[in-house]
Amino acid sequence: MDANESKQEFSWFRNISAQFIQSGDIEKLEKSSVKLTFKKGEIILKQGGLPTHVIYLETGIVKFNYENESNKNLILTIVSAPKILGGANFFYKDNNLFSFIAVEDCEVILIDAKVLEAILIANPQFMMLMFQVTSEMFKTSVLNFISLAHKQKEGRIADVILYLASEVYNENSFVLSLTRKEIAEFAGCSTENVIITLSKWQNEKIISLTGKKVEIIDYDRLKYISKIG
Amino acid sequence: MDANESKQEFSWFRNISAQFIQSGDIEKLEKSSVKLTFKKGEIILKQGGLPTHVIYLETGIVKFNYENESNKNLILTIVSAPKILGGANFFYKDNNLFSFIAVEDCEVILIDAKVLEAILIANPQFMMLMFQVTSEMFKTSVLNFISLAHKQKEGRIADVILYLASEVYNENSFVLSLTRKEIAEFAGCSTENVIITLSKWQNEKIISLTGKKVEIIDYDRLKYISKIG
DNA sequence: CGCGAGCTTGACGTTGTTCAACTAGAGTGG
DNA sequence: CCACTCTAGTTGAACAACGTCAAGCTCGCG
Repeated sequence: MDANESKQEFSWFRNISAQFIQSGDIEKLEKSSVKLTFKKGEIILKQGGLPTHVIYLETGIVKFNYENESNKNLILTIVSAPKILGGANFFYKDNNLFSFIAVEDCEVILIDAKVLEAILIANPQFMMLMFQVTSEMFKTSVLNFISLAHKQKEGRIADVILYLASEVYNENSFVLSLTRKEIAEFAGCSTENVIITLSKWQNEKIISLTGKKVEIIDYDRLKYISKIG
Repeated sequence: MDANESKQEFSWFRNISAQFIQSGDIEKLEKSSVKLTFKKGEIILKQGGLPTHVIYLETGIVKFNYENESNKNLILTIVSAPKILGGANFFYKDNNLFSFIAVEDCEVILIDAKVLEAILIANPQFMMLMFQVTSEMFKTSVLNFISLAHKQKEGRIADVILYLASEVYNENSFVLSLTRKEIAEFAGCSTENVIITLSKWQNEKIISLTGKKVEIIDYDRLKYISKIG
């Protein structure tokens, strides 16, 4: 990548960090970083691997995927660009707890963790900011899990749909890049149950399904289903 | 508290921070802190309140309790002293996501969040350490939730018992300070199911129950139950 | 001594998973 | 251009897991 290109990148990162960090530092980061693209389904960072890099997600959507011994998956959360991912979560300790997998084609910058660490140490205000960004994601995951633990399937699936609309696609009408199986892995139930519930909601005119397109028609009702669990 | 006393306190805190922080800073913390004791069942920090304080748990055991609209509780995790709690999790943003409740009598030091923040900013190495401690707790919670999502009740209850033994009581034989209901809230199942499962394991000589005392007899078998879920 | 909270047990109904069969669409090779 | 296959989606029936309810028990404390 040439100098011009690299200045276009990192734009969100530059914005949030501008007040805390010198542009020289950002250039240091860029020099030790690699830009890669991942296709839908490709693994960006593998569960069990070493957290040598922090990921800056420039475009695309990524799932946090945990796979257990019997090859069952659990999606911890799903995020869309721009965002700083992982590594930051468990800074420089132990192996990765889960994988990052592209749900849609992604452009990603892999930042060397050691370089980032040095810059954070040198810019405590910026470190505090990263701390807060990380905490925010933690909070999202915890809320997800609370939903999973307390509600039954309809409430959980409603939560997933509402989350996707508000946090991932940023619209009440979106083209779903997840399969039914993935929604199930996110909501913690079987694929069949996702299908049945979505069909039921379509009949009840709460949502509309057209191929991969999902539209929330009766937002309040969905909220209500989420609330009563 | 007089000067001598306050030097006895914070000892774990002093140890982990000694290499990163000047003793003057610790004294600053102490000056802006209050030491309190909480009896079993008392709320140390309430869900929905403002995170004005970070908690240093000096002695005792604390549960992270989430209560939903219908008064159902979920225990996110349980920790024993010495430990730095919360606030740190979601540094200075939003209201507390959950309550900290004493499960056994606790001695606690409430540290003013603003003072701590200033000290962290002034000691980036120390901030990094706090970051890691926090991440470690996050990881524990996530593992808990993964267990909850993927396993059925026996595996989950096994996880809870194993967790209590290794992380809270630090022994394979311990006097349980939790009620059956609380174990259920931690394992995400009904009280009755906890009882049935524990009785079953007692019959199978996997654990022994004598009043509030729990002893893990067949550790490997419990591990196995946890593994197969 | 009696009361209440926590504990225990069994019966029952609901929820949700599993399995099996079928459909639709996309990609492949003859 | 047509089978062929593979994957994702869909449906229904059988079954297992789990929560709920109701009743009785035990123990510690007032």
